[in-house]
Amino acid sequence: MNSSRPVTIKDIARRFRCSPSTVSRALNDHPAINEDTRKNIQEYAKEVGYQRNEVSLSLLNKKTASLGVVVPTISNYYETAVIEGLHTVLQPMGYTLNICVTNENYLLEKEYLSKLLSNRTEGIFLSVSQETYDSGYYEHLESVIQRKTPLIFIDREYEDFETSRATVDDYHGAFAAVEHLITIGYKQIAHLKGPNGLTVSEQRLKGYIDCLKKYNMSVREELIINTNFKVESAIVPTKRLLELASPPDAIFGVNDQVAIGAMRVVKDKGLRIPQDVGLVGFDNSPISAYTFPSLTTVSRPGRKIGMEASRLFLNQVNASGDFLHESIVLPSELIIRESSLRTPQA
Amino acid sequence: MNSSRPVTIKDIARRFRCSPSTVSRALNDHPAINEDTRKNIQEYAKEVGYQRNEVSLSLLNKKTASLGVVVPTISNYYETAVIEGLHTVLQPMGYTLNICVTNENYLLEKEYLSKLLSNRTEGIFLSVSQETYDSGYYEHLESVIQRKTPLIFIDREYEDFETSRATVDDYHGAFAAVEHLITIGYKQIAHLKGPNGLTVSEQRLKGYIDCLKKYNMSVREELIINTNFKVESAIVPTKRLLELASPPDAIFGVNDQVAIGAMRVVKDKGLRIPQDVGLVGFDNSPISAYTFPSLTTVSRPGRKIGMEASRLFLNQVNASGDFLHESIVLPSELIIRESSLRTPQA
DNA sequence: ATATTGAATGCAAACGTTTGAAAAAATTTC
DNA sequence: GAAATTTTTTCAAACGTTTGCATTCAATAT
Repeated sequence: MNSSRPVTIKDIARRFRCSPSTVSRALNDHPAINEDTRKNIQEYAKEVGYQRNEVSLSLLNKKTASLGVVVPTISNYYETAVIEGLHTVLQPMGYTLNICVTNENYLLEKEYLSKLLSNRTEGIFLSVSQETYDSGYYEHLESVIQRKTPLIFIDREYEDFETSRATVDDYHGAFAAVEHLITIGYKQIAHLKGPNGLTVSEQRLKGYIDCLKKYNMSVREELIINTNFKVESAIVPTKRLLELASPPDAIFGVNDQVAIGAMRVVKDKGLRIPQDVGLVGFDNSPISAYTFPSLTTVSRPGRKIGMEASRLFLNQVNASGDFLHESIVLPSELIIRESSLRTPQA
Repeated sequence: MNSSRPVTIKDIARRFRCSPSTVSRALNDHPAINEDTRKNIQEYAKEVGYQRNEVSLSLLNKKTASLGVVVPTISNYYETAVIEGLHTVLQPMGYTLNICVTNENYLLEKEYLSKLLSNRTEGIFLSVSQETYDSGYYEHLESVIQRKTPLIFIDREYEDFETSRATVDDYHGAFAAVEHLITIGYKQIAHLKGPNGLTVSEQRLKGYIDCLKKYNMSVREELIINTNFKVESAIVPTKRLLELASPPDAIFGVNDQVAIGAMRVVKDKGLRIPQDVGLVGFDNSPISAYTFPSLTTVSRPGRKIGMEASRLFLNQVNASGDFLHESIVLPSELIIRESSLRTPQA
C-alpha cells in the first residue's frame, strides 16, 4: 500500500493545539471563532490539502446526497439522454448520480439495488432489466419500498407497483408511426418488435396492432418478428420478411437501430426506400437524420423524462407525511423524413 | 419526511437484550456465538429487513470500494465500451463504479474530482474534458496525486503527467486508414478532424499527415476541417470539401459519426461511394457495419481499454512501496468494408 | 471444594465530523 | 478590583459498525 492517510481535522487540531471542534468551526466559518484562528486554520488546511471526509458526515447526518440510476444499458441514445436529464436537474442540487448498468441481468440488478440501499442512497431511478421482467421477481424491489427509499420507474415499469413513474407514450407513438405509413399508402406493414415482456416492446406492438385494426387491415402474424433492439438483430428477420411470398411494403422498427439494420437489408435486396419499402424507426437518435435516405422515426423525449423523473423524486422527498405517487406520461412525436415519404397512393 | 429510520444493529440488540457486538458477530457468522443466538438474530434481522450500513463500515475501515469514472460523455460507443470493460473486471471484485459525465466542462470535472476525493473514492479513471485540455489547468489533478489516490488516464491524456494510462494507438490507426486509401488509389484525401487539442484528434491528424508525407502526397490545408465528433458537425465541412475547385476523392473521418455525416452529404451530391469518393471512419461502432455502403473504419478496443485500465489500477493498489506507473497502448485495427473498396487504380 | 478450562457475551475504542451546552478566557462595567 | 458580560474554546455525545480484550458463567478436572 502506498496511500498516505488523508489529513483529518484531528491532525490539524494537534498542529494548532486546539480541539477538533475549533477546527471544524473554523473551517465552516462559524461566527464564534476568532478571526485569526480561523484564518490560520483555513490557510493551513489549504496548504496540506485537507478535504472533508464526506463519509463521516454521511454517517452523522444520515444523508448521502447520492442517488442510484439503475439501467439495463447505456449504449443507447435514449438511456444516455435520460441520464443527461437527471443530471441536469440533480447535479446542481448537490446530488451525485450512481449509475449502475445491469446488462439486462436480474441478479446484477438485485445486487445493485441491495448495494445502493446499503450505501444509504437517497433515491433510486430504475428501468428494470429484461430478465427481471421475464422472471416476474420483484422481492428486490420490495426491500426498496420497505426502506421507504423513493423509487422512480423510468421507461420500463411494473404495471402493478406502487411507485412514481415517468414514461413515454410508446403506444401512441407507435400508433402514429403506423398510421402515417397507412396514410402514405403502404398496405402490408411489418413490425420488427422488441424483446417480449418489456413494456416498451409490448406498447409499441399494441400501437401497431390497434392501428392496423382501426384501418381494417389484417394483422399478419408472420409480419411480426422479434429483435433485441440491436442493429444486427434486424438482419435475419428482415431477410425473412422480404422472402415471404407476400412481402411487406413497409417496416416499422421498434427502434432506430433495428430500422437501420432493416434499411441495409432492403437496399442489399435492390429495393428502393421509400418507393418499394417504407421504413419507420423509433427514438430519433442523432444518426437517424443522416442515414440515406433519412429515417422517419418517433422522437422520445429522453432528456425530458430524466428531468420529470427528477421532479417526481424531489416531490416525494419534500412531501410531508403520506405521499401520493405520480405517473407522468410524456408524448412521443412522429418525425417524418425520407424513408417513408413516397408520393401517397390510394 | 416520510422515510422511516433503517433498522440498526443496536435496534436488534435491544430486542434481544444483548450487546451490539453479539449481534454483529451473529450476523457475520462469528464462531464464538451460540448457535441458537445466531439463528434467532439472523432470522429476526431478515424479518425486519436489516441491511448493513456500509457508510459506517467505510468510515471504520477507510475503505469505500468505490471508484470514480470521469468521462466527457457517455453518448459514444467507445466510452460506453470502456465503461463496460471497467465494469467487467471491477464489479465482480466488489467495486462500485461512480460514473461522472463532465460534458467536456472543466468546472464540472473539477467538482467531480473533488467530490470523489471527499467521498474517499479508492481510484479514479479519467478521460479529461476538452475544456480542461484547452485551459491547460491541472491543479484539480494535483490534489488527486497528492492524496495518492490511484489515477488512471483512459483515452485522452496529459502527456506530461505522472500516472498510469491506457490508450489506443490512434496514430497508427489513422496511418493505416490513410495508407489503405492510398493503396486503393485515392489521390486527394481529406480529413474531417476532431476538436483541437485533444490527444485523439491530434494523433489521428498526425497519422494522416505522416502517411501522406510518406507517400509523397501533398498535405492540403483546405482538406483538413474541424468537427466536434458529432454527426451533424460533419455536414457543413463535407459540403465545403465537395465544393472545392479540386475536391477530395476520399475522406477520412475522425470517427464513424462524422464519416456517416459525410456519407450522407456525398450521396446527396449524387456522388457514389466508393467509386467517386472513398470513406473511412474510426471506432467500428455497431452501426458502421450496416450503413449503405458499409463503412471502412478503424476499430478501437474500448472494452479492452477498460479492462487494461482496471488492471493498471489493481497493480497500483497491490503495489508495495514505490510504484512505477505504466503506459499501455493498445493497437487499433483497420476494418475494411465497402466504403473504400473500389477496384484499385494506379 | 477448588482450580482449570471453554464457551459465550460484553466493554470500550475506533473511524471523522458536527453541535449544543459548558467552561474558560478575555473584555467591559461599575 | 470584583462582578458582569462577551468572546472564544473545549467537552461529550452522536452516527453504525467491528474487534481485541476482558468478563461471566457453567462445565470439567483435580
